Amino acid sequence: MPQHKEVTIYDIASALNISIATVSRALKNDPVVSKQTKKKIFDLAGKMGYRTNHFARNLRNQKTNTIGIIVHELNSNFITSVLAGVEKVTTEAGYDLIIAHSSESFAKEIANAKNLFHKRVDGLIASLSFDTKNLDHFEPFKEKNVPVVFFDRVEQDGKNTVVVIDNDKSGYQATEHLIQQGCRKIVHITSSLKRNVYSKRFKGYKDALFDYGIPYDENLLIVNDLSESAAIESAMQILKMDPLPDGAFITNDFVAAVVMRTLKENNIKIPADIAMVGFNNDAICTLVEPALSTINYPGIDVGEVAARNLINHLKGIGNLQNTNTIIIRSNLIIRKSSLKNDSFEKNIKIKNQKKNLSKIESK
Amino acid sequence: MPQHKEVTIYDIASALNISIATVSRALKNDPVVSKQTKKKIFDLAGKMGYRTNHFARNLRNQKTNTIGIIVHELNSNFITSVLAGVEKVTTEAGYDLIIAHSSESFAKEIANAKNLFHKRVDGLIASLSFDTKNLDHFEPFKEKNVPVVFFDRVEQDGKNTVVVIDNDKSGYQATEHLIQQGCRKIVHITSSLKRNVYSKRFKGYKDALFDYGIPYDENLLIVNDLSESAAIESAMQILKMDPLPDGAFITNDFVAAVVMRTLKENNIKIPADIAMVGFNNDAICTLVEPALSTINYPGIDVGEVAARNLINHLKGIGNLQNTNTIIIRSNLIIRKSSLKNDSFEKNIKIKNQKKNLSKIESK
DNA sequence: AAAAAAAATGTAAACGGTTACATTTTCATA
DNA sequence: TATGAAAATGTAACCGTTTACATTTTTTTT
Repeated sequence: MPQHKEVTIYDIASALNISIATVSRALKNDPVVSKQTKKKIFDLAGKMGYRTNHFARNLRNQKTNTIGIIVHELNSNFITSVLAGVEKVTTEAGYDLIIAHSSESFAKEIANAKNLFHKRVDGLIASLSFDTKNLDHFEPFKEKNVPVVFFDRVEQDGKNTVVVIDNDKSGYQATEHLIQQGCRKIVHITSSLKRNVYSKRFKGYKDALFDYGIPYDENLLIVNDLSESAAIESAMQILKMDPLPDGAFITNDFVAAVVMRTLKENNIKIPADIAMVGFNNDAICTLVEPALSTINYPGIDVGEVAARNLINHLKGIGNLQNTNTIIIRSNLIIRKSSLKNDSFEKNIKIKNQKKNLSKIESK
Repeated sequence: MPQHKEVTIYDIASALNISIATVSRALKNDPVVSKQTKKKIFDLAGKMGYRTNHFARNLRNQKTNTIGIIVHELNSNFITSVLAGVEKVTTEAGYDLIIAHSSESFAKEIANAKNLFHKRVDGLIASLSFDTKNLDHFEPFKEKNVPVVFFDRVEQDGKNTVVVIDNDKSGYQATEHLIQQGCRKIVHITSSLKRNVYSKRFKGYKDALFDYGIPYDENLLIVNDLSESAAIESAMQILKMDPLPDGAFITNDFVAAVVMRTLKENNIKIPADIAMVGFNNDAICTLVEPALSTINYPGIDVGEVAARNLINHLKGIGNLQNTNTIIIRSNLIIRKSSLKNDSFEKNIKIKNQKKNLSKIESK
């Protein structure tokens, strides 16, 4: 198999009998090179199939023009839209993007961080895996002054820049909505409370119960991973409760959908017997029956904001050091899975006039 | 903001008073370096926070150890599992992976190809976008002898190595199953017939109709993109048919789910009025009601096989030149959305004894 | 203890760009 | 036409590795 030799600026220079410096400058469109020379160089470069050697350039320039992103999984609408948002901004700004996913494993997250560190990304965006224990693997970035922005699953210790929604409030809203629908025994299915997204939603859940005078019952808290089998187990656990709960706030739409299916298979009526609210506003919400009420978590905005802040920092505009927490708008979307009675529209409308917090999807 | 100076092998060498050659060799674990020297070097490298400069190394080695993958979208179970399969193999083999997605746009696909080409990936894996017109943008890879493997959405012109399922057979099986359920007027909703996945499924559909003596009716073919709005339109088109069709073979699970929802909203009973079969076996299949029959398209296998062949080729084991088409096993999964009568189990069992083609999921 | 072989280390030239600084060419002006 | 400034181009060092080849050190053999 013949290996074609790569064309370099040396080849172009000697073919045109000029210096490599001029070729280099021309290819970067340096205004100092004359129009005619530039044209000759561009034409020949095209003809010879020249391509920049990024390694030589980066080696010399000491920067990579690359942003890394570590996500905890790939297969959710939420993460996909975060990626879309990040990509939009990085592409516009002329940065390359390397996507790594940890599949919810701490070990893989460490490996990814190490890899991106060695690849010398100029900046990093990350969401923590399910079982991440600490942030030691991000220390090397800080030591080398490589900016890191966390989103969604973050450690809110005040030391890091994070892009999040108000999980506290969202949990409160979801729970409050169920209470307003008449629920008094509300299950909360969530994931590891070590991840602060989940602990804050849990806090919102408890606060809402408290504000409405409903005692918190720890038997109604189900902590689980976000797998299908775990979701089925959670549903089974609900079925064993006596009396049955009348509401469920579930921290993930997919889990909510599986729980709902399992409950329905066991002749539970949704929302009549148990009203449900999920989280994220994934595509499945409107495909399951009844359509799933949820918290809209706009991934694209999260991605755009995270990337924009990172890049501004890199370009010297704005400074991440001063910006610790960026909160993205989120909102409750009410669908049939949580509507126990018909008078809901009136109720909600009155409420909205006061708070303007939730969004109704009629029909 | 102080820029920490990077540690290089020069720093290590001069600190230990040895040559950079020895340091370089030690860091690569070259057996020619003595144990003690190696230990000293590793210890110091760790202490000083040394990290390999990939640019210098790649510049010198003239290879990147990187595989690129271009996918037509990110948010489907299928693509996600392909990525998982690819990643498993590339990681094991010590290759890095750059993921690019074209969002179904030809222009973005070209941009991605160009980018990965300039990044000098050692090999490329790709699935074509919805409206890709030609493969010119992959020519540069061929010219430089960079191997390219296509999967899923491919151009089967015999010139490229492709990893696919037998779409022809799958389309046949799906349609045959509907016919065996008693369907005689079967709609086929699909995407651009220029993409050969879809044209082959369509061929399978027509062949099955023919074999069972059902004339093909072009009014029952609905070509659309794979968006939610397009799916709703397709459902509306079905509703306008008189008489209504009694079966639908839809080339994508998400689209099938949306169509099913829209039909149900219009009081069509699934499967009694219209039996449905989707394609891919995405997670939604078991979340919608009734559960969606589908063709199981094992993305993880596709990804693994594509990556394995590519890497073997790069390592000189096996040769892609000789391997044009690799076919991955796929199979029909029967669920409630396509079961018109109760005697199905008997029917299917008899059929399976003969052909062993389909897999029943009871319950 | 000398000679030969093996092991360990060192020297220096790539790899392909970028850019400070130096030099040459072009051109307006005196 | 000589002069100087501006424009265009050239020279060469540098970025941090790898590795063929050369040299030194250690070990084995006689």
